[in-house]
Amino acid sequence: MATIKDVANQAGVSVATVSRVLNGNGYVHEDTRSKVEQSIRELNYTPNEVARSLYKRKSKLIGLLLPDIMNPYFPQLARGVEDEMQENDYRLIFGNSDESKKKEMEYIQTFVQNNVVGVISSTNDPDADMYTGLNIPVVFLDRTSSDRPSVYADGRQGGRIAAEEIVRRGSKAVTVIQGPADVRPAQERFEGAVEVLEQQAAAYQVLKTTSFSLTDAEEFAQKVFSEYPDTDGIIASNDIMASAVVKEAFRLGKRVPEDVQIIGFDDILLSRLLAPPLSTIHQPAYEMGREAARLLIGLIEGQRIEKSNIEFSVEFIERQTTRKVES
Amino acid sequence: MATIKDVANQAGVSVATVSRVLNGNGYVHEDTRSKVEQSIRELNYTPNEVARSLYKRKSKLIGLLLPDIMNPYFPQLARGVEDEMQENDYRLIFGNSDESKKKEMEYIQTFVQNNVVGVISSTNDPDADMYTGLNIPVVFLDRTSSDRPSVYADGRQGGRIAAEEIVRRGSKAVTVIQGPADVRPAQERFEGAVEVLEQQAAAYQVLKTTSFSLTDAEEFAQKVFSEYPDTDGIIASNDIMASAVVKEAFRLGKRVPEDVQIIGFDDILLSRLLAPPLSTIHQPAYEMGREAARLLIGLIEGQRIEKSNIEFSVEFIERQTTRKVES
DNA sequence: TTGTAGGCGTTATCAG
DNA sequence: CTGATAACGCCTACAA
Repeated sequence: MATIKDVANQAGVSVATVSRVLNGNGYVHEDTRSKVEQSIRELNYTPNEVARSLYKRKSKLIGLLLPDIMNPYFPQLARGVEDEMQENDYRLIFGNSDESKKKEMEYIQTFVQNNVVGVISSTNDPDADMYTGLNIPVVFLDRTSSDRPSVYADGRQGGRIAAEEIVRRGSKAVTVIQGPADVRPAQERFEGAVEVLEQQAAAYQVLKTTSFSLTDAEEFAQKVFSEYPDTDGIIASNDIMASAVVKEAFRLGKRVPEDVQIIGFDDILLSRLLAPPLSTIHQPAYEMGREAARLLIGLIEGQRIEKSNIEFSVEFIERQTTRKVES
Repeated sequence: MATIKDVANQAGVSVATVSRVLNGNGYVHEDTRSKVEQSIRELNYTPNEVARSLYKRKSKLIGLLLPDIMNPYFPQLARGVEDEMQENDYRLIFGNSDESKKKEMEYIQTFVQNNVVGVISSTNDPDADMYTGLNIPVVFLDRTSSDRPSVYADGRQGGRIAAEEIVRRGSKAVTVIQGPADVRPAQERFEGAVEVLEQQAAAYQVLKTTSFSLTDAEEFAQKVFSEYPDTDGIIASNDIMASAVVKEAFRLGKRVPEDVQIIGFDDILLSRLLAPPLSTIHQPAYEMGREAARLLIGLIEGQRIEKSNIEFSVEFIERQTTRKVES
């Protein structure tokens, strides 16, 4: 790799001059500039970001920490973040935390070791020392934080809507699947749903689950019907769970939505490819990722941020795992 | 952030000594060592990787370039890579190329600018200058390259198997969906399928598609049946396409697999959650990602590599979009 | 308008 | 066993 020195030699000037044309600051004679630019081209020179980063004490890198990229919801967030970042010349160091504090800490550490200028994280504990102690901007994505910048969907409202819709469409024995206890958005959805069910004095039961993994989803789906054989409406903790439930319902010969209605959460891309397509609560994941990136960039570049808690609203997507009803 | 100098001051030694205890090389008295270690703890010091990287001219970073993390196949690759890398203390700079040469080049450039020690890339053109000119190891993932390190599944064989299975199970008017022309693995599958269909003198037609995006998939799915209304067996270019076809078949009142059989490709996680679950050609994506990472690490750390083209075999997963048949 | 030199945080070399 | 110090590639005073 050619260095700035090589370019300087080639062009017969000092490194300072090359640096000036590189960064477009300071005065440099037009002739000198073109000479330098030519040498840059000839040598195929690109500045070493590491040296830059060392000198300036900051890089063009952003740390992105997501629970698990294999969960279909997160790629959309990730892609939103990536697109916005790449358009603004930032790059991503990416890690999966598996909702584990240990992995999270390790990644945060390597982020700072690599001089990242900002972090986007889906954590369950925004108030942990590792974040409060950071002296670079952090945006929490898909996680709520009242006092720190965050971008999230209104999960509680989503839970409420799901409950309202399923009751309105005639389910009399609702099962609410409660996602992993330590995953905050899952709990919010759950609470929202229960809130409405209580209000309406509807009959409901709860099934606790401990993971979002696909294999577990199938097990939990079986449990739904074995423990509550007469349930006729299921509010799932996400679309994976919902899909597993749909599948299990079919396996048991139940008709969807005639015998049992099912509502998911997230609206992952494949939900509408299911047969029947899944009714679900839509989160604008890609756009949330982009927004988190925008917010972070604003923070990094020192714009005055008027609003740093951005809540996206969610929306019921009526497809075919819920019954039709007059509006 | 504390620097090595701060630690040295605290401990009353020189930076050289601190560096020695940090890296565990050179002699250092036991008492000195513990003094230093204590200062490290007290100051909560971690070495600046950027400075390290500058001096050593190499980092602990790997560049990972995938076409599109929103396509459900790639997160599995990505996660495999990430897990293996993180266990070996490497971190990932991640980018989406969208199969675009331009984005690809931009990323490769920032990879080298950031002193990455290796690259894993899903490219359609392993022989492009940007790769041949790199002086760091590159592993091509999900893409074939005869003369350069690569990890991929036997797509041609997959295509063959799909064709054999669908014919064997009684389809008489097969439609082969041909994926985007510039995506190599898609073409290999296609060629494999056609090869067998020709051999067996089976009746078949081809539907060309131009993208793997979800919305397009639905359009193409409609086209399948509008252009070939009497088709009774469809070999899809991947599971997304296959799901869209299943859905469209249902919409048209066709029974699957009685009226029309469908075989996908990839075996993404959700394939088995579909109703009916999708028969498909399984690629061990997660394991492929891990293997690519292992291979790359080997290359980086200068092991003598005996075999640098790793082909994974694929396998037919019989689920319920194909008919049962005596074996 | 251009060049010199010091410093960013580490590591490695070479004296002591 | 330990300490100066040069060097990694770049940027920015400051001088010229």
